[in-house]
Amino acid sequence: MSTNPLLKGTLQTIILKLLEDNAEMYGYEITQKVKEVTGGGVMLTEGALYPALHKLEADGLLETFTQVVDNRVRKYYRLTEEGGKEVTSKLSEAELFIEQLQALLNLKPTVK
Amino acid sequence: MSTNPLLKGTLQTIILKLLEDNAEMYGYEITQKVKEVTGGGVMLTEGALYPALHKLEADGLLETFTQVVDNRVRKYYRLTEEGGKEVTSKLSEAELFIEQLQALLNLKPTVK
DNA sequence: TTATATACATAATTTTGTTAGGTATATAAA
DNA sequence: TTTATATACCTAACAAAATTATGTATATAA
Repeated sequence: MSTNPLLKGTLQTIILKLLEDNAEMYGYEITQKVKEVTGGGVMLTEGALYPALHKLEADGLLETFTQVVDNRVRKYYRLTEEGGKEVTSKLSEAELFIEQLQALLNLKPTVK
Repeated sequence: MSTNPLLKGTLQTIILKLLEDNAEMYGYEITQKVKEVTGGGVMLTEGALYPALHKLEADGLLETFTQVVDNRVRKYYRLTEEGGKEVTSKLSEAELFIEQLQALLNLKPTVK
């Protein structure tokens, strides 16, 4: 899986938002959803995704349960109540950040 | 200086874009411009800014000259020819990234 | 004389990725 | 049948890129 260095700092927000929209997802499903939504532009590496999921769980924002499908174990994640609140704040932060970044990157030359 | 964790990965692009618009800037001036444009929302830390400038120079994207103003030394940066090309590509990447991030964060619940 | 602003810089540490490897099952292709 | 690809989890070593904390120094306002 190749990735995007710009992704840094936004992975947690992406995961939380996906789980706000979908209620229950497992890791592999998240990688596929992200790939699909971005037209293949963003490919999550497993080395980034799984530790991020574990951290969100350890922080009490996600909870898990497992399910066996076709003899393969899936570990499902869903938002906790706290996680639900956190999505909202993380999304505001991300939207603000995007606005600020756009402001910086669309700067016109200073006319003195 | 406080910062934004979401900034990660975009600092080089921001610097290059500012120098595309302004031709010559020194470090402290960059921190003030970023602060101004983002309404105080993005405050560059010096520990991030100066190493980033040094790296861009080492990579041949920026060149420098110094000037003394009021007995204080300013180190000015400007784009090299290579740096000028790099801005364009870095900007496309950043714009694509923003689009993908927005696609991910604005996802509507999947209707099955 | 003290605090704040201007102006540069680096070192130690932390965060958060990439890269690479490991385990295992199901299925399609050669 | 064995090989490749997809599904599905995981961790360890490493690298990149920040934060935090310092340090130096001058100018100016309180």
